[in-house]
Amino acid sequence: MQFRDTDMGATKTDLFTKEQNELAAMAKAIAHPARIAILQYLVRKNACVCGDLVEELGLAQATTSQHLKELKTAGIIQGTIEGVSVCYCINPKVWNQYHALFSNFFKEVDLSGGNCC
Amino acid sequence: MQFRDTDMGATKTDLFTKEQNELAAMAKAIAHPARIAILQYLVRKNACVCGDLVEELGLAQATTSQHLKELKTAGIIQGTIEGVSVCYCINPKVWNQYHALFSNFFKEVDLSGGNCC
DNA sequence: GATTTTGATCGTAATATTGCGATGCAATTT
DNA sequence: AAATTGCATCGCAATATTACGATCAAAATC
Repeated sequence: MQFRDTDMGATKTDLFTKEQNELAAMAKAIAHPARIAILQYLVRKNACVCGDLVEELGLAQATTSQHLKELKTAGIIQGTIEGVSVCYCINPKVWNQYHALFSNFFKEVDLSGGNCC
Repeated sequence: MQFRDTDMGATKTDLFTKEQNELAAMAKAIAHPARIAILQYLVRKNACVCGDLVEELGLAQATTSQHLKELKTAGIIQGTIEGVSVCYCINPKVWNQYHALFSNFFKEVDLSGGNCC
């Protein structure tokens, strides 16, 4: 006989705390060089439309749009319809939350006490 | 006619800078709740063996070992053979690098100048 | 030396992510 | 109104990740 997990290959989120799942989701949002590049570009330029990013990144329009969607879903950017195009920018509130939560996670580890085996 | 990219579905790392790829790789290393949980446990306990984590996480031994391997590959933890078991702990040097790089990436965004559309 | 313990690795199954062409849709322009 | 522009979404192909049972290898114990 054989137990077959219905969701094999999927992350077992139920084993972890809300905080762990959320921090992992935040990390996943920026776990792609294109999304890092988008965020850096937005920080530098303050705002831009999707077409700018297609040029800047060198990815297809569909792919770029998809990465934008993921960042938007994560809440770290926002987009507003600007006539025929869409203007994207950082959501500063969420951005600063990311800063705070990652900083907190990576708080100093004390080396005193020769921490390792 | 049809162009068929030989590496469809794979990340186009060549389009991005070394820094962008590295930061994305770092984010990916912690982009799973099990790996977050492992790191938190290690910070709390200072060190542990793989078996402890299998109990703690509730994942299969093979899965736990795989996550440990990813963290080890990323450099953020290290493992030393301790008789019949393996003792894992945070690599404080790399840990602090993560802290520094993420902190730097999420530096304050200035809201002055009503940055969005 | 056989057994046990511990963890890595292999093989496999399933879901998730990445990427792109094609298409659709809404606003603007002609 | 027709054409164009800008972007989202669909559908597909391919790679990547997650998860686990089974097996293997090394050290400790019997």
